Amino acid sequence: MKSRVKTQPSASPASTRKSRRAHGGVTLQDVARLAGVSPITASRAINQPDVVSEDARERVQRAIRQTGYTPNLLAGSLASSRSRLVAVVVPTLTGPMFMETIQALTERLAEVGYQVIIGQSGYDNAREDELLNAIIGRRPDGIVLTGVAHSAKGRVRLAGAGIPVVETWDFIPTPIDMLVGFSHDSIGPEVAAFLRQRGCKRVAVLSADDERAVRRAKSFAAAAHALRITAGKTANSSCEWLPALTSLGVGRRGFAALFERLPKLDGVFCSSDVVAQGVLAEAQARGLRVPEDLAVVGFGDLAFAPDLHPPLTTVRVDANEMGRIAGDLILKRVAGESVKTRLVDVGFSIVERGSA
Amino acid sequence: MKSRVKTQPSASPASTRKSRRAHGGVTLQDVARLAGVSPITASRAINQPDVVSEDARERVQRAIRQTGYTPNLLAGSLASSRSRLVAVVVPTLTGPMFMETIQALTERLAEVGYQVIIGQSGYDNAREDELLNAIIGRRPDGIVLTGVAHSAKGRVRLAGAGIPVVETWDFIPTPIDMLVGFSHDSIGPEVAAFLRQRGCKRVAVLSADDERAVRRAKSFAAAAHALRITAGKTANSSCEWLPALTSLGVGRRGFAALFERLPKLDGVFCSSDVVAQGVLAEAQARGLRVPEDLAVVGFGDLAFAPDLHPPLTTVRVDANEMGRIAGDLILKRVAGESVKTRLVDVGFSIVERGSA
DNA sequence: CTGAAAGCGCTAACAA
DNA sequence: TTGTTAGCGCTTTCAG
Repeated sequence: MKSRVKTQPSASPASTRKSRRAHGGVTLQDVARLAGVSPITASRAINQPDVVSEDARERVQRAIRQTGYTPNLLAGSLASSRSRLVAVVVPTLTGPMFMETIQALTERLAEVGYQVIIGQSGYDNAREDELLNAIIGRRPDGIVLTGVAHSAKGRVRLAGAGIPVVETWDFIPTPIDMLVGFSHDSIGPEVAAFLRQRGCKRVAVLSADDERAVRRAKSFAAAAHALRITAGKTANSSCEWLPALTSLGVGRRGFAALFERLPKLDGVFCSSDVVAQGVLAEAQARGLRVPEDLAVVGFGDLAFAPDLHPPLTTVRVDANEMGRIAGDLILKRVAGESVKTRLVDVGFSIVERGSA
Repeated sequence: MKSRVKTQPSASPASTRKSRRAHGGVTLQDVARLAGVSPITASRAINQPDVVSEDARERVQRAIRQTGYTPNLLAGSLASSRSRLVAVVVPTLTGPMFMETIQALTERLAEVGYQVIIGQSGYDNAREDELLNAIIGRRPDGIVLTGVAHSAKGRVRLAGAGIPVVETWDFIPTPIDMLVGFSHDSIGPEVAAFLRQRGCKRVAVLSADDERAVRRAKSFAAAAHALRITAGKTANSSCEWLPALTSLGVGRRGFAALFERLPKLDGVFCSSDVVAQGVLAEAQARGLRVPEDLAVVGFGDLAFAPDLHPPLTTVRVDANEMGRIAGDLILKRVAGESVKTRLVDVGFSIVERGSA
């Protein structure tokens, strides 16, 4: 009582009626037919080679070569509910901060045939819902956020999607799912203590105004104030804010403004190495000696930091490792292994060089 | 004579046998049922809202809200042969050169609900086939290459996949499909002429050894030699090569080596602004005045270029526009419009600042 | 404007 | 080790 005859697919006029096939694509069916096996055997020969006979495997491989077949991962993903896709959400591609993490993530995932799709959220929390929709719609096997999710709605949506989520570049006690990062709030106090130990009496912070940078800056200013080494009267007045997309020039002009305001300044914590580079340039232009007159500490330990003049003292975070671990966590989850440590603190360290 | 009864989907024990449904996902069926319409009407309410009645549209939207439905784009892509995915192949994510292009591409595509997947090819042409397989397997609606494809096999594979391809960041007369870029070979002569006009008598080039940088460098050295303004005796000896992943420090040490070898040097063309930054640093350390003793020209016009000391004279290419145009080209193709200009030369320009 | 039927190309489940 | 069957969730085709 079969309704459709599937064998004998040779051009029977009756079956020619409806074909939605994309332009001449070779399908697994074609390969199987050519190899003289069933489609599922061909499928297994590709995806689980050790489960089919050597004979079958070779015939399938030959057929693949002959036809130039490329498996349709869309179809495979739909059938198996595994897309081998991981989505990464980043505020912006511009800026070197997250690049290393994405690079490491991409490489780790590529090892096992996974790919990365990217979504840009922007720093302004807008469109975020739309972006999440587009991402969840692809049914990725994992989602990596650079930074923690902001909106409550977004968090609920992510939590409810049944997709492993790794938040990175931050540390909070209750992530949506998993987390690999470090505490921005802990960095400020350590840098403040470091600068005091270096003999600074009047420090300030020059920071981008994106959320995480602000937390580093504020924790720094508060700690410095508690240590009574702020250049301004209050913690707040010892902060100078920069628009989120910083550059050398922005840092430079920002320091100029800061220095005009607090000329007795003898130490500055910058929200990034790029900003610090600007500070170094402006300090030099103003005849300030670093570190004698002014101690400078950056953040990020970017590639150029050791080569600046003087070499930049900075806060190092292991962007690479965060990406790799994020990939590991997701892959473990996908493999069904229970992840016992859902929170990974990769920490940070102050790299002492010449500038402070 | 129907073989399967599809109506009455209420829990009939017989139909419980096989369910491969992923964990409790809401499907379009569920939404349609709740809205009291057929699945196809629900589909249209989502994708072609103006083709259904206002009544139906609203009921579907309400059902979507109630259920938290997110369309499965995997299934949609498979059925429609349109994945709304564009793949971009980049040598490496590290390095700011291509980022702006990818950023612009991503933004342009996001406007129309497309997403970008990234593949890293590495500079060594290895694994390229594997990568192409992974990409083509996703059936993206377009592929953007940063740089032209290298291997003949890869070119054939791309050409045969029936997917719009845009090569970028280069200019060749016979691209696989479409191209938006500029001629690296034309840059060298222009920079050489520029430096001669600036009074340089003995110039050299400090370049990364990746393919496109090499072409800029060689065309520069050849032109300079023809103008009789090379620092070395030959065009070749006026080139200093750096490993492809450059940094400020690499540039700096590279210039030191170059200067040791050719101490009479009075002008240098760098393969990137980053390298140029290193040259500026090393020149300063050696007491060379820029531009009086040494003219320096960079490439890329990165964000920091105008803020260096002195401001960097550099070759500007519109990375942003390349990304936007690449997106436009693909979208046009996808829409079935014939693209008349398959080759777009965005050109380049020399931005004169203080360093040369 | 709406719907029934029939796949898109692949793999999970079950059986042999 | 191999095959049969029945979907995965959506959209196209064709017909109201």
